Amino acid sequence: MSVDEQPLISRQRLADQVYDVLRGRILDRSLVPGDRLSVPLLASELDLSRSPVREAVQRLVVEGLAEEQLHRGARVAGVDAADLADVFAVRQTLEGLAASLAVAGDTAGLVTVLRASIADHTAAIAADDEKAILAADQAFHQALLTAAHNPHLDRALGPLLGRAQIAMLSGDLSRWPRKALAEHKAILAAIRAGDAGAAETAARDHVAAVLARHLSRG
Amino acid sequence: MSVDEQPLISRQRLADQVYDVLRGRILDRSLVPGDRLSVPLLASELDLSRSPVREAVQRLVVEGLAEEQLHRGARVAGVDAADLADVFAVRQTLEGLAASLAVAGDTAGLVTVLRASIADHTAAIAADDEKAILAADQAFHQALLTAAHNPHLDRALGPLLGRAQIAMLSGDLSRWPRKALAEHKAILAAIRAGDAGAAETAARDHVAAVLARHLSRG
DNA sequence: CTGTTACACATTACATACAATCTTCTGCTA
DNA sequence: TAGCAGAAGATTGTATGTAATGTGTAACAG
Repeated sequence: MSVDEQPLISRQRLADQVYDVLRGRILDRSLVPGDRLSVPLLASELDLSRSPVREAVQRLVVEGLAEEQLHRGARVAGVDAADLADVFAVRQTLEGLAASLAVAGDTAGLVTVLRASIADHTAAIAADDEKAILAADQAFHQALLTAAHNPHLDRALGPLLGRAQIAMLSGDLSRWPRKALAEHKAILAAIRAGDAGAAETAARDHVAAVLARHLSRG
Repeated sequence: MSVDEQPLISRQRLADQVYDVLRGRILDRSLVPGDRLSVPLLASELDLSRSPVREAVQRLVVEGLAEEQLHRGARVAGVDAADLADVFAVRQTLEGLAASLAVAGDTAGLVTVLRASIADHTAAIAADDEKAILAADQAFHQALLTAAHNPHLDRALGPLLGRAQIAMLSGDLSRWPRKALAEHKAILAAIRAGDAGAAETAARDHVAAVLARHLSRG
């Protein structure tokens, strides 16, 4: 038995590494909606051939983080108001499911992780560190998703979270972060109580509130 | 203004056509779980180069209809019992959302389409035509999804329906098709009544029942 | 000066070439 | 005969070549 179990799809390929780089640049706003994803340009910049770059860009397109037109290349996907509402409708549903499923799993381990995220979140708010706030927030949601132990949920929700983040980053990073923190605590409380229904409701409410805050003042 | 409005991503590319071919073969069981998706073999069979074939296979992998290992190629994804439960948990949630959203849209047009599907379904059952039953069933679900007018929901649910179909096709095609038909009618009734909550519940119940029937005798 | 057309350029989509890795078969050893 | 080493073959991953399509600019006509 090997010590370091590789995931089913190894991340050793150049195409996967390029994908990670591009996804990272989109999510940290090094690349913003509308920016071109020129295959030859990226290839020369990253000092490799066009094949893995093209493969990475295609994957972004399939996942919806980029949009392409025939013979005209791909651009970073924009998320307008209507899109955002659509994204959040699905996200709300799936994050509710994730919270509900998480209760059925190893609650003890999950609670530890969520508490750590909340502690980081609190510290980041105190330090007024927007990047840290965002990181703690994402860690919370990711922990919930992981704890659901449903790879299909993971696959469905992952790209949605990416698109949601693209949109959120267009506005202020952290609007009323204290409210998000309070909502996270409510989710945690429901999980600690072992109440799947309450966890689902709390998660759905949180997602709805995030959207409402984002829309509250363009 | 042009007459034939192309979708954003045109389907003219060879890679897209190959994707359609492969997806079709998987969903009609010309290719079954575990079958290798050999790029050079498919390329020679389809009489084109490996580039578009590779791109199509990669897309199937991203969408989860195929699984690959590094340097060992891709195979048609298998869906075991645990996977199936996971798929249906997500599918239930998303189809419920789709039904709920569909009520908000053009109900009149939707009702017409759903009625047509139900009529086809009824006729197919009378004729004991399993392929037609399956087609009518899929048309119903597809109409519901389309009527939700949420491209992100579409993108999330599409691959799930594919994986669900892979699994269902492993068993009998149509178990108690009359029950599925009755459940479809219940969903339609809720939509006609303009009751989003009832539509969501009916859709969720239907998905759960489909899974239960599939599992009821391996 | 404005609008159109033609041409040069860049990029995409596909084809092919090469290198690294895996599988499988063969033949040797114990 | 069973088991393993090793080479041959095939396939994947990456690089590069080529044809087709789209874009942008500049010259020219009105």
